[in-house]
Amino acid sequence: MKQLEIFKALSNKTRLEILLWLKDPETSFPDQIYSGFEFGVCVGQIQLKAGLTQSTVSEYLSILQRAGLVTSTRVGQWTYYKRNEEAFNELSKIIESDI
Amino acid sequence: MKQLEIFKALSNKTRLEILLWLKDPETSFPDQIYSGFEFGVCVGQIQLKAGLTQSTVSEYLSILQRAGLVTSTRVGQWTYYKRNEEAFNELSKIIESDI
DNA sequence: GACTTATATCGGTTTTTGCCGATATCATCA
DNA sequence: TGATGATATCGGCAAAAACCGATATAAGTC
Repeated sequence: MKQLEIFKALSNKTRLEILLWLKDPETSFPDQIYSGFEFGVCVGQIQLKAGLTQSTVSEYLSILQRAGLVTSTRVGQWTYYKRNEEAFNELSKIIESDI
Repeated sequence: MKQLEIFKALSNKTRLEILLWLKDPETSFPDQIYSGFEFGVCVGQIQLKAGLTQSTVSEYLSILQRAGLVTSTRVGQWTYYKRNEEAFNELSKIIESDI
């Protein structure tokens, strides 16, 4: 059940916050000066804002990714994460009809 | 955060199944002969189908109820649970705009 | 009131999740 | 190639969730 994995990923306060931040990265991460936001936001910026350790935030991001809610792009030494809006649209439909 | 409670309630295979069964109680619970389904399905029937203990199923149903996903009606010695479709509609909208 | 049936609640044990620090990997740059 | 910075992964501990059996409560029957 893919849905189960998605709901588990959404069952954590910090992970929900990360998803919200990624919704409007320009406002949520004004310190990410370089490179714009076409690839999303890098782990370090998210970690700063979350106030948890690097390892925890990295793990949370891969949980979100395995659930399909975000995608990642490696650029040099940085990994950028961004929301996968399609997944949210699908999820909304799943809830309307399949749950 | 109410959403968090909802997602936690949905983060369990059995609870997801129960919600699915309650979507079409006539088909899912053909043994509930008495009283029709206007109040939903009683705990005992759900327990039988879930194959878990009575206490576990009772707890699961109250988790779903606290999250607002089902409502309960006591009729005599039985407690009937049914889906709260409005909650699912709201959740679908929350995912479209608030997550 | 004593007995039965349906459900809820209370302790427990095991598994999973939420974090952490330490270490490994990967890319960059001198 | 050696040092540095960014991220991933690994091992652990504490808290929460997933169950269970036993017991309590509520309703119905005699």
